Amino acid sequence: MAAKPSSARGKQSPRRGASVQPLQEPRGEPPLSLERIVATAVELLDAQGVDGLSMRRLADRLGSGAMSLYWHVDSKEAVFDLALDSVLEYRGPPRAPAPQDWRGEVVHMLEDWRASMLRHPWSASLLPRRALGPNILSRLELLSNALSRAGVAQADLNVAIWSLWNYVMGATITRGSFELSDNDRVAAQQRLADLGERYPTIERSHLLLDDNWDGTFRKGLDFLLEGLAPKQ
Amino acid sequence: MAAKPSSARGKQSPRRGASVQPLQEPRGEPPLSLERIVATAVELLDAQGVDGLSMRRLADRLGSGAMSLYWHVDSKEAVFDLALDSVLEYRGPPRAPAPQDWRGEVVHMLEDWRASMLRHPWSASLLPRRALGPNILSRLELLSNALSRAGVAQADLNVAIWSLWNYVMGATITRGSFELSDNDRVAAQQRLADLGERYPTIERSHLLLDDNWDGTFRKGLDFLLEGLAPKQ
DNA sequence: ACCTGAACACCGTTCAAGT
DNA sequence: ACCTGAACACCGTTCAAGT
Repeated sequence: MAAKPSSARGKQSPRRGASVQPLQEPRGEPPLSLERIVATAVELLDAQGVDGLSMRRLADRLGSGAMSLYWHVDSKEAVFDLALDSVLEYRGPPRAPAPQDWRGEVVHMLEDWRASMLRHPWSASLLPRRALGPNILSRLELLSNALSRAGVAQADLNVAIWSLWNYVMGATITRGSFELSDNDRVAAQQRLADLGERYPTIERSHLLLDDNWDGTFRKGLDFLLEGLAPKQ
Repeated sequence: MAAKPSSARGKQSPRRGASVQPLQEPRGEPPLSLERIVATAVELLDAQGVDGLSMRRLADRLGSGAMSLYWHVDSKEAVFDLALDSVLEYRGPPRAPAPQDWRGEVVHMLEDWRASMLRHPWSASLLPRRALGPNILSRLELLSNALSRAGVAQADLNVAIWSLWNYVMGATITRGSFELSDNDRVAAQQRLADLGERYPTIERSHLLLDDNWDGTFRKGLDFLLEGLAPKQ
């Protein structure tokens, strides 16, 4: 993730006069590279959000001129695509799963997927707009495979996969967005109470205050899986 | 939606010299108003997408200076909020539903919700970032109500509501985004085929070519509802 | 092959004025 | 009360050059 230590710097660049303090250069920036650009873009996105990523700021962080980026990268869009994909790799469950435990496998992968996106809150809302990077495809393949083993009919397979996709994406985008505004949520629930009888049911169940996101995600996922492949 | 016909124009504005063609003024713009701003913003968003809405362009369409908008509206963000809410009203099913038909009621509302957002493709991805306008709250209230009648336990009610929310939002955001790039989807499926054995299952089921969006949405919704409130 | 600065055509918003 | 233009501090990207 962090920039690589040192070594390279344009081969024989004349290095104008070995100065008095050769240790700790002002900034020993390694040369630009796709890798470094993507890693830094992820850092910047994590720190400042989608609106915080500008080509000029990214170049600043990399210690280069803004236009230098365009030699490595087609456009700002491409930076988004690359940053997104770099964040969605799946390494699988800690131990090889029992082959009949399709449910555990699916739940683990989906919770990991969600967790990866929440670690990089800009990623979830970007994904549906682009999708289809190799890391996502692997996850879908895993899903498809597990659901087949679960006995989902071939004709229902795509429906089942998209349902899970929808559920995960909806949950994660929502959570990533709401999180930023905890105060707002309390304020909203208060407004609900003030409005009194217009929304009696959701006011009573404190829908907007419910902040057990992880538990809610898991329970809802169980319901959905139950609908897709009933236990009996 | 369109600008109102005529009448007003700053009362006694001197109207420099009643010219030769008094019919069909250059543009008989009515004065600015929140209503007109919001309606025009929706038009502009429909036509140009989220990135197409700028305060300057919006002002142009309204025949005013860019800064005039700020008298009626706090910021560009506020314009988004208002445009979004204006697009999400629910008028209910065509006929009063049988009170025991909670499922029909839920399905109708959710399909209408999805359809409203697809009519304005910018709206779905905006909603999770803001949520909580009165029109959305009404829809959640309806959901809560129907699910109670369906026999969902009080303790599961919020989970059930958020599950449906997640499903609808995920489905609609995904569809709204993929739609723009039909060619890409075919290309992606082709790439899948080329990659051959890396993704055998989803390649075989033509996951990425499936374009029966409405049917898939409906079937998946049925699975989810079955999980939330089993028929027996 | 890799990097650069100047320039273009845009942004949202502050401010001090105008009517 | 309502609208305005100039100005500020930004954008992404094209282009013609530099090494």
